Order: sequence, then structure tokens, then C-alpha cells
Amino acid sequence: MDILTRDFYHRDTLAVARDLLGREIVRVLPDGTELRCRITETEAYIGRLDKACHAYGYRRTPRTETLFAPPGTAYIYLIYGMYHCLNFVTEEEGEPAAVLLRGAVPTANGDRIAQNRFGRGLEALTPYQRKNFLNGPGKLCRGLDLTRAQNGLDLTQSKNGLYICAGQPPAPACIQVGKRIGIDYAQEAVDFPWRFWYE
DNA sequence: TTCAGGATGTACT
DNA sequence: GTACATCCTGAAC
Repeated sequence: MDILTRDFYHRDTLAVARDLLGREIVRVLPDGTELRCRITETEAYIGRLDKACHAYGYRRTPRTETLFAPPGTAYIYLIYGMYHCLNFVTEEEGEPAAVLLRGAVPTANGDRIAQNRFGRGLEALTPYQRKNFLNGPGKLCRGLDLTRAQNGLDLTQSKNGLYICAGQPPAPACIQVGKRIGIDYAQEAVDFPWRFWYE
């Protein structure tokens, strides 16, 4: 079912971040339920030269270890004590770089995703909740029930319960580019246009 | 509709 | 002890 292969991630991180738009995340829960959503927003982080990256300058710690893994690995970490962020490792193994997923829209089992997010079904959501469903990295992980338990998973194997399908990428002209969010501390890197999204 | 403030735990000076 | 790739709530407009 056209799972993206390691070659897809084994490229320049900016190219991968752009190409991930429109792709479909598949998350299989322990009970077999298959959650699906389409990627609408991404950001690139490249340790080699990017002060916003956890592994800036090849900084290696227990947390950043996953960033040095082979391309196509899931890097998931805890942020602000209560939320998780999902990234896909890119480039050569040993080259710490990844794409952060910042936004998505549900394409299958949205009801279950709503349960994970708000503790109630799609029908019961307020307009405000519908509008702000998976439009943030923490929300996305909450909706797909992803935590550090899934850190380090190989995304190229369907058996791991987390993989990416080819989906339907947007026309290049529809892709918007801008500065990344929430990295004010990163000095010159705050202005890097490494965020990609589309409507 | 926007905005300030707080929640909360881990990583790492 | 401080910072953090965030999100929600409630108040003011």
C-alpha cells in the first residue's frame, strides 16, 4: 500500500519537509484501529548548522540519540512537560536532521482521533475544536496517541504500527514557505525559511 | 477575536 | 535552577 521507503527520507531535509505535504500518516492502535491523517504543515531541523535543532553541532545526548538513527526513523520527544512532538529522521545515518510535523487533517477514523484529543466523538465537537483539531505538533501527537513509547520506531515497516503512505501531494504552486514557530532563542536560525504548509 | 498566564516534567548550564 | 520545536482557559475587547 505504497509505504514511503527509506530512500524518501534519505535526502536533503528541506526537500523531504516539502515532499511530506499531502502524504498520509497511518497509525495503528494496539486494538487494531487504523487512524489516518494527511500532513499539511512541516518544519525542517538540521543539526549540522541549525541552532534550533536539539542536535545542533552534532550534540549527542540520550535525547538526541534518535536523530543520529537511519533516515525513516520516528523521533518523538516530550516538550513543556505535557506534550509530545513527532519528527521523521532524514539524511545519512549519523547526520542529525529531521522534519517536525506541525499539522494534519484526519482522513480515516476521525471519530477515534477526536476521542483521543477531546474525549468525545467528532459529532460532539464545538466549531472551535473542529477548527483547531490537529493544527499543532502537540495536538497531532495527542490525536494519534503518540508518546515517547514510539520514539525510535522504523517508519518504513508497516508492522511497527506507524508508517507514511504516498497520499496526494499538493501542486508546488500551493505550497507556502515561512519562518519556523517557537524558536526565538535560535539566533540567526530564527529567520531560516524552513516551514512548509498548504491549505 | 486576541492575549496573558499557567500547567507540567525532562534535559542540561 | 532555567529553558523548553506547546496548548488551554478565561478575561477583555
